[in-house]
Amino acid sequence: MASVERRILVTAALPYANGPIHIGHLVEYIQTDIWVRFQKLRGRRCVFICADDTHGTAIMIRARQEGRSEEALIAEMSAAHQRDFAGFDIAFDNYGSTNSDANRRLCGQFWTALRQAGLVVEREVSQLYDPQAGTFLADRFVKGTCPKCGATNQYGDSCDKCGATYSPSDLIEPTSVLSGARPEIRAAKHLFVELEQLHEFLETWTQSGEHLQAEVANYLKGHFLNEPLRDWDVSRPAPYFGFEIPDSPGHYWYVWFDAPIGYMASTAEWCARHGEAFDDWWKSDDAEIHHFIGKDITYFHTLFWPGMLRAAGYNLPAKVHIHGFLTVGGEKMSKSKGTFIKAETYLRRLDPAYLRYYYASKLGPRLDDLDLNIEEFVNKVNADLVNKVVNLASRSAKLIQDTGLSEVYPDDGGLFANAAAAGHEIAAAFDACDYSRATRLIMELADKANAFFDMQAPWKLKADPAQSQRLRDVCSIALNLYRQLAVYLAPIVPRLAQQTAVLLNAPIAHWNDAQTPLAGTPLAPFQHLMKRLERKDVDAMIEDSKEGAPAATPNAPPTAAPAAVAATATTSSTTATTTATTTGATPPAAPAVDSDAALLAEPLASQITIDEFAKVDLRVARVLAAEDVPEAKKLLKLTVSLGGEHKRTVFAGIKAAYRPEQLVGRLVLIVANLAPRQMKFGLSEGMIVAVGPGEKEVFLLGVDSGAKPGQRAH
RNA sequence: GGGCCUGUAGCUCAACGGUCAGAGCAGGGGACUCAUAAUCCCUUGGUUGGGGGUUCGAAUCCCUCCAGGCCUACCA
Repeated sequence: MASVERRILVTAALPYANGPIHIGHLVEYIQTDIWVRFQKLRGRRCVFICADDTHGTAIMIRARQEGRSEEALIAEMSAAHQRDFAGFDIAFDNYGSTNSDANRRLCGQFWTALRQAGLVVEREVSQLYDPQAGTFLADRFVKGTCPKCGATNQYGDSCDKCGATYSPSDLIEPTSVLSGARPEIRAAKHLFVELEQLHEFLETWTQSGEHLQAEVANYLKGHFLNEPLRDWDVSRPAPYFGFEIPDSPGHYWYVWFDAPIGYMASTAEWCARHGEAFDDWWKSDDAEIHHFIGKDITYFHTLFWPGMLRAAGYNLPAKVHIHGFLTVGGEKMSKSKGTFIKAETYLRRLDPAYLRYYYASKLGPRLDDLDLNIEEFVNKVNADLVNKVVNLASRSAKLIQDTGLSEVYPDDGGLFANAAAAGHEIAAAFDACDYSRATRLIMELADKANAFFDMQAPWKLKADPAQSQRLRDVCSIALNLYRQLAVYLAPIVPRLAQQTAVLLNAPIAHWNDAQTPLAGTPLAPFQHLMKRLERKDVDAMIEDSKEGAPAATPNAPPTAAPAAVAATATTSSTTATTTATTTGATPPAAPAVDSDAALLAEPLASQITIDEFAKVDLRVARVLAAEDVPEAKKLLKLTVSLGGEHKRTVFAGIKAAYRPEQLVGRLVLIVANLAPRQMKFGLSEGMIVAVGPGEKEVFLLGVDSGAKPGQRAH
């Protein structure tokens, strides 16, 4: 057992700001969150750090295509990511962004250190250039005809058809994916890090057996360390969305240079908020850094990143935990099959506890891919969590609802002590990231508890008043055994632990809460702890995810923004939709015959001049964030952007018609020059324009494709 | 082409070179009826991908073949 002073810093990989969180991402965030919750439950000082990864060509291109700033794009994605993570109970201590001042500053520090260590060299690189878009092109932004087999429409690096590999300049009839222009070859200066100078150090560090899984160490040894390490190209010529390199104007750090430094920048933000010293976490022998990543980004985290940290004099990772990929039904996630399931789509249908438990039950300490098999998912969650665990609480609590637990914990034949002892083995499994083993061990305990309950048949005792104490004893034992399960499962399904604490009137705050039985405590009125997972709900979720099926995603380009609300409306053609979903979604196909009821209900106002109309400044705005105001009956609190850094907080009386998550990302029309109004819940700096009589009948105005935040309505 | 990894019951997975290879789910039979159609007991089911080898002894170590996954093939 480590000393109490030991600090554990945990990171999960930074999700890229170019797409929404999906169930593939969640393998990692759930894995990491479980580990962090476990460490905290054990009483360790543990901080969970993450951030959005925001730089690079892809972001730049997309922002350009969508006609908005990169900052607007990444702000929206960050809000969406954080909302999704929160929905899955992933509890970061800090969630930052690589596009932050702290990160720019730290990148500069690293750069200076690399320069001083003599690791940076300069070289010309010839690359394809799109003269029309004015940017250099990565291989995958060039398409053309394969020089080997003649297949058309192939990417610049390799051919899907014949598997040939080549350089983009070998392509026949190359075209830029961005503009369709024919790329030309241009030379530009690039800056490289000579990783080879750190070869010996990296050999030692990777092969020590302490920091990496064995197969990862083998992979590195066989693939990289057996020959001189290649120089790493860490710069990109303008235009590039990122940080400009201070001593090389016109050149930017490559996204993979600043991304891992983002771990530190996000830590710095957390430290600032909590009065902690940054160096205690990144330059201290008492601190352990644990990175959780997917196997696709092994290289960056096991060679380059340790090299950078070493050069800059920071702590090296104590361990890099690497996991495999997610498959669904044994195959890659597929948009057409509906298995590319976004976090948001999942949360509209299912309890996050199901996925957290299922992933935990399948995750081991190694890099194996993890398969989400739908049938197994339903079976396992129901059999384990509902039938064995939750049902144990349900059947026993209801029998002694009035009396509460026995005053003295009765003789249980050693069951409780046995399960308490098993806590050590279970903890070791969690610590080693062997969650499948942990869940297996926990379920063994659940089986024993259920067998005990059946053997004692307390429902028969209930019929005989003379047996009331015996009844109370048996159920007290069962509930204590159940509580142990809830403690052990707390890192995986934290909400269940909370509900259990309420039921038994005793908090679950520490792993050791499973070591001592409760006695004499009253029971809160029993409430359903977890719903069964229904196959039809899973199927509906998959339907929602099929390509072509609309989905309310903040990811949608502005052209689709007005459809964002409509999307939810039609998520399922077979199920009843919520009220808001009927909102202005479908354009009438048939010639419309409209009643004049609305006009009669609200007659036209008196005539005005065009000058009077011009006083009202209507602007397009994008909803960056939306949250419920719990104390308010009608209000949602929206943060909208007029572009750039121009943000407004607006309270809108649309709670009955829209859920906050439906709004994030879409464009709305606001009265931008309305005098700010102090409301009970804060200052409202504008007004969202909507039609309808009110209550559930509220319809926000959308705009046709091409409109941009900040544009005025004339 | 190179590399890493995997292959155990219908499914998902266990099993420090050592008692008849185990468990959950699914299947079959029975019990119970407190509980979220849940639970409990019994039970069917495996030439451990194929073939060689090392060993007193191999799912486990070595070789080879087959199948699958992933990474990589000079901006890694």
